[in-house]
Amino acid sequence: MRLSKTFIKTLRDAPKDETARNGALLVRAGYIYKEMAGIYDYLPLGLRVIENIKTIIREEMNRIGCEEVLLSGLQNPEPWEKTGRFSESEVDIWFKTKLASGGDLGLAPTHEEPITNMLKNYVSSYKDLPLYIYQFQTKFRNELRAKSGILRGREFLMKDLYSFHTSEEDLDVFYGKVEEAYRKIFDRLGIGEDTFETFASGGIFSKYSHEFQTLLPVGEDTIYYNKDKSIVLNEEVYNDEVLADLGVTGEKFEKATSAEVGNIFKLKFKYSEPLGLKFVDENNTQKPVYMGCYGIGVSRLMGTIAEKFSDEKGLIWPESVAPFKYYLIGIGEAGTKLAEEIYDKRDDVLFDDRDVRPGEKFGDADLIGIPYRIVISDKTLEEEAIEITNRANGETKLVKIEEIEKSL
RNA sequence: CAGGGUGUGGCGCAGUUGGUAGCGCGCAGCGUUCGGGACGCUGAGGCCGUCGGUUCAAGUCCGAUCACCCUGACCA
Repeated sequence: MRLSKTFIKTLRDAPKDETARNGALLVRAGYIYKEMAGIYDYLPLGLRVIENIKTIIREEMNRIGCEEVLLSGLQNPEPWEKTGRFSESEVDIWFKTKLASGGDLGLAPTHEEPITNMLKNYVSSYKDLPLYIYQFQTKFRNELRAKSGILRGREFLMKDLYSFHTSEEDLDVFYGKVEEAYRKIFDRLGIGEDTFETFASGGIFSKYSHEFQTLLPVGEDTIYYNKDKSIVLNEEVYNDEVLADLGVTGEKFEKATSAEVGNIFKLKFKYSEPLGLKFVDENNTQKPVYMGCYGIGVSRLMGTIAEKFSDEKGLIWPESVAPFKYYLIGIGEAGTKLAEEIYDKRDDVLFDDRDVRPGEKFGDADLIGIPYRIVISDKTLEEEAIEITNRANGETKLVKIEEIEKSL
């Protein structure tokens, strides 16, 4: 991508309505555009980050045998009425509208009902199970108060996986596989060390659910962890009873603020029963399907990573999610010429070919936060080299021109 | 939803006792500059969130409404 050709522009000052660090930096650096509170557009750079996050999640989901689909965001009220969740008193964040014919229509805040309902057409025998089905979908939630940049939006991108089983044991085994896959995902995203699987309140059919919480000062959750962080609890279940339940006594717990980047939940029959998703077993006996659901907030992850990896100059993307690997700057005639040659051969380069002074390019390189900055100028060409600077630690090295191919 | 705050060119802001809207950045042209957001000159761009009212006259006063920000409540 050439900066001279793209429509995006960086901003010297953040818009005053964008006060959260992630939102301010992402807007200033041209990754996102704010339409309204909690409603954002993803621009070329931002979309690349989103796609990189999706790719990592997709790879780990596929590795444990999941199938990707794409359900509609428009919701027929009928299945939701069967579970009671179309009512405002049960789910108060619905965006609702009407069909031209007059009937009610909802914008999906989540997808348990439609996927369960849909599968009734495809599942009838134990031979059809298990199934692991996921999607990346836009969710709509009419939050009373959207805030914190893209950490809490009214429209956001989520990966939601639903699993369908013939037995609780099978559900438990798969649940464990998802836990493992999630750890890999957060590791690959660069936030593994600060992301903890956390006990949270369960619901009707299980005592606990699990959340994946990333330490983050602007997060909305409060967690408690023990000394080696082997046990982490959401504040909502941090009490003597639960601690006893987990066999913890007398241990001191630290308190921290975090953002929920994922959650996994054993639903069991919560949706299969009211919606009538059943199968027959080997003995021709009809039984409800055991279900689990597993979410990861894709856009929230982007905000979390932006928030975590940044300094006073701008963003510092981990290589795995960065929109490009290199930010390329050519200074002077010879430097620009070699920069053009390098750019022509690669697709992981953001080329700052604008007709502006070097200082502005350096400033934008820092702001946009691409992992490595390549500078080619008369100064480096004297050494027959290009200069590569690491955005994260500022380290600079010279790479000889003949070694470019194998060094980049 | 409660409390507090804010809406003025693309962005950040100023605008006094009501009297034909200014500044910085950015943008266009010319020139000098060119490894950390340079400078000079010229210029384009806004009926001041919206609707209504008071007045000879409203960015400014009054009412309503919409949106945005912060704190709290809420968050399968």
